[in-house]
Amino acid sequence: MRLSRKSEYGLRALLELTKAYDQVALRRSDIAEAQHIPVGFLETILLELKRAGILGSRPGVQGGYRLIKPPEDVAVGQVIRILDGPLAPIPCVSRTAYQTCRDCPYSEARDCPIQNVMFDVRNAITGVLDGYTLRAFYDRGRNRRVRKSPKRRGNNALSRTQ
Amino acid sequence: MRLSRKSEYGLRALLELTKAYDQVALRRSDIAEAQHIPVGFLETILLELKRAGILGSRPGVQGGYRLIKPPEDVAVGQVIRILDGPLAPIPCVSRTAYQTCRDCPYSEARDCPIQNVMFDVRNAITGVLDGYTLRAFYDRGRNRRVRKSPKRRGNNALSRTQ
DNA sequence: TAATTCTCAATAATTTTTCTAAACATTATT
DNA sequence: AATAATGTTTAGAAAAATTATTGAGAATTA
Repeated sequence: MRLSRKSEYGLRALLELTKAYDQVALRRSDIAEAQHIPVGFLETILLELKRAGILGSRPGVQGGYRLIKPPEDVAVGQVIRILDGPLAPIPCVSRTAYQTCRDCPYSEARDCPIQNVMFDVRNAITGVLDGYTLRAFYDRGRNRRVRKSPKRRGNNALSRTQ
Repeated sequence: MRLSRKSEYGLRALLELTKAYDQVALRRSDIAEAQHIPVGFLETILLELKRAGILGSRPGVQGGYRLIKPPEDVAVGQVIRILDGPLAPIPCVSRTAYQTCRDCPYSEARDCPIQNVMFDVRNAITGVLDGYTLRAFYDRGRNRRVRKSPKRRGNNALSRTQ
């Protein structure tokens, strides 16, 4: 039940990129230094986030990575899924990456106790992580969740404070 | 965020042992066969559960392992902690095995965003797993939680049905 | 063109997980 | 007491996953 280093690094990198959102691009080396992340490993992480459509990048002087989605629209859960795969404790309760169990004696019976518990666990985890946006993450705002019907105005109100 | 094979095997073994609770001892080989678990690996698992005080055992004919605590009194979360360690996604939010972060830039600042999210995740996970008893697990009773003030009578009502 | 920075693929290093083996200890039965 | 059936213990092998590094290449800007 552990968060991988990869996801932790990815989230810490996104903290920097959220801070710089709408302002400047950050070089890998900047992020690596600010967050104490091995620069080579960070690179593979940033590229995965780029391929997933969360980051944009540009080579050369003044180049670097930047967040291309509003921090309000990216959930921590989404980031972890990109970097580490499904949040579900076991594949047979994953919504995003369901897989049937191989050798489970209950796989036929359609009533597996493990599946029952882990189903609840998966919901508990996604309940937290899919409702926790990068904005809330960066603002340290615990308990801030995305609204179902987003009647938000002045999204970027905070993006200038730093 | 994954449940290890070890914990899965352990829980499946406990399913058999809950079924046999108050009745017979089960040999490793019986459990292994019933649940398709490599017998050698199962052995180490059963021994860890024994050392933790959940199982008892006896060598010889008619010997084997048995559950020595009432299934009502053992939580799935406890089992996973024994076999896999803390449920917390990162050590710095663990109640049962707290550890300070090594290289986290926020470790001094006393206000780490990762810690904030993962604190919520840990609570979500333990909320489910520490309230899910082996009895509920075996009975397939989802949503059955332990009562805070246990005014239970006829605990073993079900132990004879099988 | 040159400097800077991202891109990509391969793979090395490390750690964790999963599993096996073998010698030994205990219990009940005869 | 001997025997057979089990659990106990330690060590470690095998496999898989995680964490990182390397080096050659491509895009951008000045």
